[in-house]
Amino acid sequence: MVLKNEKHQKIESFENIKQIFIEYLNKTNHRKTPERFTILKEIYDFQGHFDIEMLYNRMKINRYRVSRATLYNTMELFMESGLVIKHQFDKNCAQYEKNFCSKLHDHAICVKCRRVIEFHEPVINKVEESLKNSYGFNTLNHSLVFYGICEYCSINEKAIKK
Amino acid sequence: MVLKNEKHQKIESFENIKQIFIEYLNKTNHRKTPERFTILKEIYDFQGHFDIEMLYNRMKINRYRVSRATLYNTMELFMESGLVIKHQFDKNCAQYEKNFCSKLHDHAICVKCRRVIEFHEPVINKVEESLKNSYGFNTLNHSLVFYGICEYCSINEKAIKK
DNA sequence: TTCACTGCAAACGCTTTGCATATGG
DNA sequence: CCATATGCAAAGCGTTTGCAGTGAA
Repeated sequence: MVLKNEKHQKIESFENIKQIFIEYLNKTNHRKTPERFTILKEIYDFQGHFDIEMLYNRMKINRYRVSRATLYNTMELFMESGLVIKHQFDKNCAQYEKNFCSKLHDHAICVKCRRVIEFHEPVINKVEESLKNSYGFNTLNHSLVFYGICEYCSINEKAIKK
Repeated sequence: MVLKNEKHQKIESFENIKQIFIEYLNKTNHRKTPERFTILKEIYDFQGHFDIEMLYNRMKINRYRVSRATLYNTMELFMESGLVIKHQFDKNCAQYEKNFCSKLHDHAICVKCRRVIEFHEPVINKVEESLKNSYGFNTLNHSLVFYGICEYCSINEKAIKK
């Protein structure tokens, strides 16, 4: 298993990311509005997963007013251009994640504290191959989420029991 | 990879399932109401995944009136007793699945026709072990979903292209 | 100029909640 | 008898939609 370590990630510059988005907008005949680029910059600067409300509040704090509707619309564009991935970990808990580094990865979520561990597990590719061979199923993407108790919470549990 | 073939599944009798549920209700001091057993029977007889609305309608057709609230409450009990698993494939698309055969399994969903393939992939247990060893993460359960194009839809796609 | 985009608020749809009534233990 | 469970309807909440106004091309 490969730890997703920030130090080892290839960091793409904002200009590169912006260029990818511009190319997508051109190709699909969408307008290059200032809102779209401001939102892109905002999520570029933000670390980790986010949801719409979080993004809305951060932008308000930064004195940039966008409507929630625009945020939802823009996320759609980001997803279609491959810059953002959406996770529906639970109902009423849609999380977005920027996808600026190329490595796809999976998640382990602590059911107690909602902490998210990210990891990359190449063995999943073997499963993809099996699906192709056994069922003729062509995988586009996948979602692998483990639910359980993280290290910190299990230490706390033991402490409480004592 | 192991195909989840109905023919090879151990079919638990309703009485066995009911017994598991009764034991859970006893252990957790919940009442044995007629509604709970009627709902259990209904999902026992039903094949495949279901959502609350589907279950509500089926029961109405069968002349057994329960409120949606009771269905939601009862699903909670079924999940806690391990008889039902909840999948949040999308927002506004919570699917429940009975878990009467002991083998856990994963899903591949066709993004075109929404067909669901079920399979069992033991290699996931290795990933669980890695999570435990690398992060001290204790997995309770997991969700692995592949999104892609199924055999039938890719055959159709080729036919259309010709 | 024009039509896609934005902001706002209302609508939506699934789920949860509050409360009066019913009933298992 | 009374704490739990149920049914019903209202409320909640993230998301989508409709529409009037705005601005990119």
